[in-house]
Amino acid sequence: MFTLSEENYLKAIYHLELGNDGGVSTNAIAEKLATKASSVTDMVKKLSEKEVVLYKKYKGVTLTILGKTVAANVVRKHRLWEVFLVEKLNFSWHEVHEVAEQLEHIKSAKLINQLDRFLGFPTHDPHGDPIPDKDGNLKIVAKSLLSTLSKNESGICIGVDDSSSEFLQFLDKKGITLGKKITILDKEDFDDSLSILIGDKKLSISNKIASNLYIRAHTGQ
Amino acid sequence: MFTLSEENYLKAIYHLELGNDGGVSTNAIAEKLATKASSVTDMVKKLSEKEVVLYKKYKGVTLTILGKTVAANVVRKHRLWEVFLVEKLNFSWHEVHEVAEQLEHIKSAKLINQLDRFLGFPTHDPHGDPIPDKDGNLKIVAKSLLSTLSKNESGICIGVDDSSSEFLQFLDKKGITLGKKITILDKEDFDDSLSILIGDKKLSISNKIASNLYIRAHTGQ
DNA sequence: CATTATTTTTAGACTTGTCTAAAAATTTAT
DNA sequence: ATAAATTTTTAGACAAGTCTAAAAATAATG
Repeated sequence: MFTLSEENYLKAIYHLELGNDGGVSTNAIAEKLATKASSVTDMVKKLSEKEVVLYKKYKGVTLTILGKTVAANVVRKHRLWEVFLVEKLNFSWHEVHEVAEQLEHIKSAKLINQLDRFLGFPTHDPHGDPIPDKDGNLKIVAKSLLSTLSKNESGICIGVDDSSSEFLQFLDKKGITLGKKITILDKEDFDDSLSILIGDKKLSISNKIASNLYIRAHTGQ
Repeated sequence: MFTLSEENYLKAIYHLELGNDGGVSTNAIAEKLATKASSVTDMVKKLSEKEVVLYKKYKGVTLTILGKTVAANVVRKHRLWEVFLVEKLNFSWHEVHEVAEQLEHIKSAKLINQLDRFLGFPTHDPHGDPIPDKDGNLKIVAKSLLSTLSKNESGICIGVDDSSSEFLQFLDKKGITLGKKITILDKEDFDDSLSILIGDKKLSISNKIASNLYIRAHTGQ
C-alpha cells in the first residue's frame, strides 16, 4: 500500500518518464511537485526500498514494472474521475483537475471498476488524454498539433497539450471543444497565426494556441 | 480548513454528542477513534484553538456552532457518497462505509452540491440515517425499534441501529431491506423472539435483531 | 585538464499526529 | 471524608514528510 505522498511522486515520475526517455532527475521531480530536491532524494530512497523505482545516487530515477503499474493506476483513477465530474456532475473541463487530484487517491478496487462501468468504459478523459486500462496500458492515438497542419487540411480536435485552467477557459470561450472538426483556411506567414473553420464558425487563432491543440487526421468528409 | 484527522475528531464528537447529552469525554472519543486518550487531549486543544470545540481540562468537550457545522458537513458528504455507491455503482449497503470514510474528506463544495442534485436530493442514506442539509440540519423522523411493537402491529423498516457489515449481510440474507413492511405475527415470552411477516415471507428473528431495526409507524394499509 | 557552475545528497531541524509511562485531577467506595 | 480506583493530562519520544544550509559529486567552460 502506498501513501498519498508516495502516489504523487510515482505519478510525477510516470509523467516525466513519458516526456524524457531515460532516467528522471531529482530536480525535475522537485519542480513538478513544487517541493525541494532534498525532499525528493529522501522520498526516492524510500520508493527504491519499496521496489517501485530504480535509483542510483546522482543518476536519476526510473520506475520499475511495479512502479509503473501503481502510477498508471493512479492516473487511471484521476482520468476516470474527471470523466465522471464532466459527464455526470456538469463540471467544465477546466474545473476537474483539482478535485480529481484528491479523488485519485481513494482506495477501492471495486469503486474504480464500477465507476468505469458506470461511465461506459471511457477511453479518454475530458482533455483528450487516454485512460490507462486495469493493467496500466494505454492506447496511443496518432495525433498531431494543429500548428503542423497545412492550408486546407482538417482534423478532429482530440486533446490539449496545455491543460491549464486559463487555456481551457479560453477554448470554451472560443467554442473549441473535443470532437469538433477543424479546417485550416489560411496561415499567416509573419506570425504563424491561423484562420480556421470550426463547426460553422470562422476563427483566427495564434500559433501559441495552435501549438497546444491536438488533432486526429480526418479521413474522408 | 481542516485536516483529515481534525475532521475525523469532529465527526466522532458530533456522533457522541447526539448519543449522550452534555460534554463528551476524552476516553469516549479515544475509543470511538481507536486511539489513545493522550492523543485526544492533544487534538482537542488544537480544535479548541480553532474554535470548533469548547474544552475545559478534565471537563470534556462540546462542539461550537462552527464545529457542529463542519462535522455535519462531513457526515453529509459521507452519507451522500453512500447513496451514490449503492444507487449508482451497485454496492451493497454493507460495503459502502469504508469507501465513504475516504470520500467524505474530499474538499469541493461544487462536487458535493452537484452530487446531491445528481442523486435527486436524497434525505436518507442506505442505512436509513438522515442526510444533513447544506446548513447541517437534519430531519428527524419518528422511529421505534421493531422490538417495541406489539403483536399484530406493523411498520415500515426505515433503518438500522447497528450498521456493522455482519449485521447488514445477515439482513440481506433474510431479505430484510429498507422500505419493507414488517408485521409482528407473534412474540415469544421466554426469549422475546419475534415471528414476523415481511413482504409475503414469514420469519422468526431474535430479540437482538429486533432491537437493531428501526420502524416507522405504518398508518393505514 | 583544471576550475567554475550546477546538480544532488547529506545533516540537522521542524511539524503533525501519534504513542508510552508517569503525574495530576476527579470520581467512587468504604 | 479519606483511601482507592478511574479518568485525564503532561512529558518525552517517535515516524513521516518536509525544509534550510552545507558538503559532495557531476557537468560545463576556458
